[in-house]
Amino acid sequence: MPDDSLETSLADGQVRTITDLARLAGVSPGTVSRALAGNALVNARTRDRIQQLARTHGFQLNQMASNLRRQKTGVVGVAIPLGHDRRQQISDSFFMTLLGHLADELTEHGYDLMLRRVIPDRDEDWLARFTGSGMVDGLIVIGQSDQFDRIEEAAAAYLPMVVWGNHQQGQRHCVVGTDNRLGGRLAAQQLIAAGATSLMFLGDTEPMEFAARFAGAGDVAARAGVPIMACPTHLAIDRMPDEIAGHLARHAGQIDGIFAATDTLAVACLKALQDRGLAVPQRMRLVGFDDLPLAGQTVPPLTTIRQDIAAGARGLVDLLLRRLAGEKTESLVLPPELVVRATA
Amino acid sequence: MPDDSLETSLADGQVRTITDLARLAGVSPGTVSRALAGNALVNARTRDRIQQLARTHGFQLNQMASNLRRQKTGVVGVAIPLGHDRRQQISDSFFMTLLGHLADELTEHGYDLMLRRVIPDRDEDWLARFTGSGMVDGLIVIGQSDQFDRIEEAAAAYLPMVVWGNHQQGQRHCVVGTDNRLGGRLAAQQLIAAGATSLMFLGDTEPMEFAARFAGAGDVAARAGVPIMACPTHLAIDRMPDEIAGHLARHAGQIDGIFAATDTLAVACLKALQDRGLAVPQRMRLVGFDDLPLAGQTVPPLTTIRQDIAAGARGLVDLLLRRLAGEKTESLVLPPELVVRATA
DNA sequence: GTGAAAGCGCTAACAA
DNA sequence: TTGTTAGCGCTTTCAC
Repeated sequence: MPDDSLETSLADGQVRTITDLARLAGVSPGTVSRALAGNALVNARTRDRIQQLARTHGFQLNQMASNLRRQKTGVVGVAIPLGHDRRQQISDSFFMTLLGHLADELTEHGYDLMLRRVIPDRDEDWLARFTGSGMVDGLIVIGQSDQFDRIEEAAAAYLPMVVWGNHQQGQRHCVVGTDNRLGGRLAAQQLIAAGATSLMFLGDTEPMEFAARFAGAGDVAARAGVPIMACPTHLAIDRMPDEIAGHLARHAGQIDGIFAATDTLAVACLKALQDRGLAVPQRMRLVGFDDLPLAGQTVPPLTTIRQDIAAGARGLVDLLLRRLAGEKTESLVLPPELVVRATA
Repeated sequence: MPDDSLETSLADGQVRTITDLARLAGVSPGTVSRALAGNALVNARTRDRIQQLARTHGFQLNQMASNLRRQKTGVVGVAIPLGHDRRQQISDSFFMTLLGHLADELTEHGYDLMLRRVIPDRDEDWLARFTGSGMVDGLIVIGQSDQFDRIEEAAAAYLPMVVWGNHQQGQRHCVVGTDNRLGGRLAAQQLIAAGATSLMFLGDTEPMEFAARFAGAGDVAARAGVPIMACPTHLAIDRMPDEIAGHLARHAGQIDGIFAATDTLAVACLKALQDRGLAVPQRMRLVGFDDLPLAGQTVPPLTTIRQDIAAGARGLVDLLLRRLAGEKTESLVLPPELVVRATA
């Protein structure tokens, strides 16, 4: 009874390999492989029988082996470079929304997502290590941090990579991001329209995104003859309140409008202003950036510049897929949108 | 000139495989493999020479092949089940902090992180598909959602899995999480100590974590002879404000203390209270849960129950590693901590 | 201390 | 329509 002996020999171990399944079905491993892949070449009845068998035995294809053979993984890497002193340049809420949309989009296209936080200072080779690992088919980098040059360099040799960040004139790597400079202009315009005559930019101007926001605000301020000063502030939640309080203590008398580089900063600033008894927007106008869910929840609700995160995620995935198909895609710059609430 | 011809033949293609490198070094692939692995058996000089060669040629080991051969992936899966109608039971900020700590801990132990959001209603088999994919060595599930039974079932056959969530008497799967019931007790105690005489629990009581928080508050309220009513509220940011406003409109006259199931709810509630002109904490006491960074930023700052997220992440990874080593670990229940600020 | 050889589990050309 | 066969790139016995 060969059948019986087969059953017996498999009884202990699960049906683990395609070869086990082939023995059980009385066909060759090749046929099983084709059947499971839904290959049209295989007889419909055989196919159904094999698929049924696979289901009842809880058989799962070994992806590692499949990947190795097909030279693709079905996995997209998502790297988050944490720039010097690891201060986060992207708020949790912003990032989670982006990550959620990315996960959904990628899943929809049959890709899994491998997440890696990298500390460039500690690991010079983070990009090559990721792209060359053979573990991912392509790479999405979230935020340029202080790694612009390294990303530029990698982009020369590695096509399937798309970056969330700011677009520079003539850059090589494919980037998706909001037009930060335009966003800065919108913010300054709104502050001035609301009656501000002297502005503060709240935020570090070193990260490229923030630099562009500051520059945009500067464009408008200069044209309107309104002064604007930059007050560098860390994004780490524990240092933020003190630094903001310091800035306000030093300059509150001289300024009547604040452009915060992110909503997170704006919210902290709002609290600091209330602590000082400065009425918003009567004595001080305030505009944020991002339009996080939080922005509608403050008292008074925050006027801000909206980034379309869902569109950003769609763009990142779409461009990456096209690059995976060999296309050399252009960057995508998304328009920001002014959302007027009650702080300016 | 054999050397020359070698160089030439490799000039076009990169040094891609261990075999390329072996040819270049004039040794066998086996030796290269050992050298790169830092195997002590190989001659120190040969080892250094090969490692140097690998570096200068930017050689990266193909992980897929290595994984297949060694029958392990060096990847841990992180699954986020999105329960019915996908409402999120874990706030972005909480989740991001957890994910960040997880990523750090796992990286530290040489593991990568594969993230998957799953919608159980659409994919009954999400757990088996992940554990059986051969892509991950182990699995961390974030939140039990409404999948308690399925997780229980999977845990019977799959050892290397740890879950973030609530601990039930006699459950089989290994869970890490805060003692929610105790947290609920602390919250109610604080509300009552601050003068509350009639309580509202703001939040859905169906998720197990929340049910336990409500039960804990109920324990204390009953002993103190204080009534408490549950007011189910969605966590989706767009529905939250209206639902809370509705609850307040219906019951604001009867209650003078609110225990919000999460800080996110508490913050929205704070705003709703201010909109209604109810002074906090004079007319209404409020306690949240989580101690998100946000909690210190509100006006007035929020009294809340702290969950130690970093300890949670450490626990999850530590238990998972021990399970990967074959140990059948117990669950880990973390103590919550009352953080008194200004709302109660 | 190193080389040769046998696979890990799967897929895809090539035969039949 | 199916079976046979030759690897994907690596690791690890087993010889020497």
